[in-house]
Amino acid sequence: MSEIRDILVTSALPYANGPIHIGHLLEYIQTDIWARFQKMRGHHCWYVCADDAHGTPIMLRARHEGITPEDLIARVAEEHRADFAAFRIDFDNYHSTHSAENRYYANLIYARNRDKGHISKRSITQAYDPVEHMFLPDRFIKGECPKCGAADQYGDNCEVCGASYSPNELKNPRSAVSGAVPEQRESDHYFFRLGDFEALLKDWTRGGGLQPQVANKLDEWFAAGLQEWDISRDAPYFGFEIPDHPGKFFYVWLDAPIGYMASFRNLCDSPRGRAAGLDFDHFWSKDATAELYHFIGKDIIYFHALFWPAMLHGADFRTPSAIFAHGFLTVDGQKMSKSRGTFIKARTYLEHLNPEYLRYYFAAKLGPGVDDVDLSLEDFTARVNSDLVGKVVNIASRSAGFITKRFAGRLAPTLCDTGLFDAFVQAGESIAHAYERRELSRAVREIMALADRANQYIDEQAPWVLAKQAGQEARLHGVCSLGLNLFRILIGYLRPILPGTAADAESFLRIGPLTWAALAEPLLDREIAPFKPLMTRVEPAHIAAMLEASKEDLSAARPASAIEPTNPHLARDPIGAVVDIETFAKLDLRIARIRSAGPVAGADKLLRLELDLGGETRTVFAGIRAAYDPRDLEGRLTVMLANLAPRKMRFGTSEGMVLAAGPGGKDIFILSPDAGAEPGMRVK
RNA sequence: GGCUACGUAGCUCAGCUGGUUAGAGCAUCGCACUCAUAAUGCGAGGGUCGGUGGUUCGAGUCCACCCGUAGCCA
Repeated sequence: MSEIRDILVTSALPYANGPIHIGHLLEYIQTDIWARFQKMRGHHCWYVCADDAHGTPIMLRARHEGITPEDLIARVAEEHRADFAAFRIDFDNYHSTHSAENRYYANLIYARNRDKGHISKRSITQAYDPVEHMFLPDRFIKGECPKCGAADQYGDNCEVCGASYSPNELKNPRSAVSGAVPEQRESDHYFFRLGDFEALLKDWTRGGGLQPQVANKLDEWFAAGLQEWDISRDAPYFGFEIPDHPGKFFYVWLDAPIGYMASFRNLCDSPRGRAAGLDFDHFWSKDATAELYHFIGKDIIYFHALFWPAMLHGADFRTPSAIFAHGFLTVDGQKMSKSRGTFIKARTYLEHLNPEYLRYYFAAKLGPGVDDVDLSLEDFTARVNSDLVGKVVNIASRSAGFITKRFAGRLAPTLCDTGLFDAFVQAGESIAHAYERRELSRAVREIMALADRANQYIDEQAPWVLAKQAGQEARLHGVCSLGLNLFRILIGYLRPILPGTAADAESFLRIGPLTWAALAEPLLDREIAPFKPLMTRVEPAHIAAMLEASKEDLSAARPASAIEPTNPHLARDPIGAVVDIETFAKLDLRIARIRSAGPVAGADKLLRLELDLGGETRTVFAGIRAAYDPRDLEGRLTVMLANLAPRKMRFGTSEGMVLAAGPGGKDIFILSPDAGAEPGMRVK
């Protein structure tokens, strides 16, 4: 740890046409843990990311919603930022590929490669939608599988029999955009001559920056021969127009990785970047000495390990120090599934569970390889409860009481067992080594072994026995103070994984943000705050509720098909007359917790809800019985109109109204506030 | 279909370049303890290391084939 390193880290850019889900989070959490670790070690580590905002799917989605692509990506960016912040993904900068910086670097990288002869032009034949007047990407052509005949399959592969083929092999092809029969049309395209870089890439592959599994895969691609890469798309397209070829646009995958540079440039030019003296060239110039790492999923290795370094090299920029690929997330051993409720959005997770749990669980299972990671919900519950609540937090919990009650909250002036303390400090080297090599599961195992030793120590010393013996005050003081010191080291080691819990522990111990180096110095002869539970157990009921809510998301979500015409809800029920703010202010909307829900005898559409407003309880009858199982509602937060005149009904008085959307019957959806809202808060 | 990986106790995973009776956590069972968010400590049972064949004095660890899973095929 002698030398301070300059490190730039990225995660793959999430696509700006949908919400973040737990599969995405595997990567952001992995990267965030690694970046936080580097910062804790005192290195200058910068973690940047951006929304990937271009391409046909975004263009079509925006059109479908009746808004501009710019409005769509702005809205999605806000959602993404909120989700990342809630999971404590600590980006130093979060930008967009639809930005001035990205346009600049995309143009520059293209122009330099072109000037060196690495761009070629040729005409290709492609499916064309004569109604929409646009060329169709493979994903937007549907038809019958040429192998098994399954209907409604995409243009690149069949989800029924698994065959892969080219779109023109499809039987009865249709445009997924207009439904028209696609025509074959010619168009000029521009190609990046990847083959020009074979020697460079082979060199780079052998340079040690790749995982062995990834290098093997690359060898396969080298053996097959490097093909030219089509980097242009025809209008209409949402992206950057190629400067010297009007009507042609850069393919989204060309400017996506350039987004890493653009985000970093944006950071350099920000007040924060300038204050830190961030120098773009120090990180990106051909002879840059700073380290550059990209965390990615194994599905996009081709782009990051071949195209990206080649493009950079061709444009006289440096190549990445390493690419870190990870596997995919499965839930209970299977692909995430919408119908099983395991396609869990970040937002849905946050409504039910603490983000620290997921960060810990992923860390406990992530290694340096490209193996898939399984989120076993049963294991998740057991592991978090046992490791974090039962072992780690428990050490503080069982030591702190004595310190507070018997010693006025003051820690002992000396360590009573330096051997154990030193062993904990020394273990840090091995743990740091594991973090550095992204062996997060190993780091977690080693940390938990230390937690076991701390609990063993407390058991051996039996402070509860010492507390009852006269003349053992100093021993008791020493044992419990050591217990808290061991806890402090453990929390320090876990801090990259559990930033929220670590912050709470730091305020409990009344210390500043822990650094790795600070852990070697014990905390002595000073006051700590009274202990409050730092983490509560995972409740299986919350997991069940989360899965249920994920299924609800599905039924609430609009069909994915791009063919669907304009939104039917507005047509059926147009937006009402304008009101002024005073009129709105008369409505007192409050966050409420559904304390209990149950059927109403004699009313087959109603549920009786007991709503907790944080001190006041209201009874409300809501016509949602066909849409909700009462058990799923209990414990949920929702929004109610609190100052609606009470209304006497046959079964009792309804003291307010719960807000919900939808046509009625089974299709009715009550509102849920974001995590953090508490009963009684006013909605305004 | 081709390729790259992966397949170890009920569950989730360790097992470095092949070498003593295959390890951990959780779960299960027994005992102890009661400071702690019913948390902790001690102990026990539980695996022919996906299958078959091979290389070797010796294979979970190497090779071949088969089965299953994931990704890629630009």
